[in-house]
Amino acid sequence: MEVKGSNSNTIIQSEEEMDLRRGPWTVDEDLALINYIANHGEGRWNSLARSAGLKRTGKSCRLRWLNYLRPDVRRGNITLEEQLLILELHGRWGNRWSKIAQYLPGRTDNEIKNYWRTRVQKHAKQLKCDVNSKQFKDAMRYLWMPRLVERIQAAAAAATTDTVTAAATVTTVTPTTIANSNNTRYSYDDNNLNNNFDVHSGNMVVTPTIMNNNFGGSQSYTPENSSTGTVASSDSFGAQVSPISDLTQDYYVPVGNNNNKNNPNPDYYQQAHDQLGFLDCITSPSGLYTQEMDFQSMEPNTPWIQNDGDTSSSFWNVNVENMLLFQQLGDTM
DNA sequence: AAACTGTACAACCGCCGGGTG
DNA sequence: TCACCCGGCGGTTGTACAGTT
Repeated sequence: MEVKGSNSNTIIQSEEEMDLRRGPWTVDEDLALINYIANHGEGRWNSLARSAGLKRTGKSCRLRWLNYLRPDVRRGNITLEEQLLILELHGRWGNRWSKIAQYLPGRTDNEIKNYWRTRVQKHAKQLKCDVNSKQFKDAMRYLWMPRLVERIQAAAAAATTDTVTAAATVTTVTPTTIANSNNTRYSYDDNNLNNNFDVHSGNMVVTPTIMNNNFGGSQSYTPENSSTGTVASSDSFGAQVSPISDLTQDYYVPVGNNNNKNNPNPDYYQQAHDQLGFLDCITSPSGLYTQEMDFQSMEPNTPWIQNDGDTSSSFWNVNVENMLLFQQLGDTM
């Protein structure tokens, strides 16, 4: 919110605010913002908004750019790996969405936050437990995350039969650590994550889907690309037939001068092939099977282990199976 | 076919911390 | 030191669309 001055300033700002637009952005506004940033760069959002002729607040412009118009914003379903990473990192940092987003190239904090609220919290609600409860966290850690890992590995194994054509130029991103990825156990190395997924560094890793949204200023921008149309839900945590790991396939890594991020160009990205598997870098801050679970509080007949009846999500829908597993885990601990 | 409901996501809001004059 | 501005963050709301009744 603007900090209002006094007297005449207040009057002027109030008049300006009366002209300020709110709500959904139009294509023209998008183009104006894209063109201006392409020519002048981002930052100083309030003056940018005025200079670009946009009747929007600087905040609104910034948000529109960061969450939607940036060429490296990744759209589409949250992949299995991303789901796993979100669960993992949320377990470590809680609602630090922007921090979590740093590890998911092309995903915005807003998108991750929305994902968490609409998907994860929904299932916590269905399980009649608090999303921040130890029970739900344990379920994620000991059941759903290992299951996700299994599914990712299965998908990766299937992918090994595919021939991936690499581009002529390959920029290698070398994992600093190859973490153990045997079945459902994985180890944690925060620095490794940082090295591979820091979108703010010069080695930002983006995925091929980004190329479809790379409109490079106003030239190749199409309103269709910016459509807010609903994308088919991947509310599955692995239930769907997932495209083989976006993060384990090809990577597009910016090379050369990275300072031109405000003037995106498709040539800016070069394709790198099969640089690292996701499971080579997926990690567990908590350390699977190392923390004590509160099984005492999980009586077999509590709502917690009942089928929630959600048929929309076969991943989340395996609750009965999971809960049996859950109990077995408890028996062996 | 219409009404209703649920979902996903874009956008806004309020707060806070850092920078600056 | 203080006031102001700006950018960033997390929480919340609004709304379009899909699915269901």
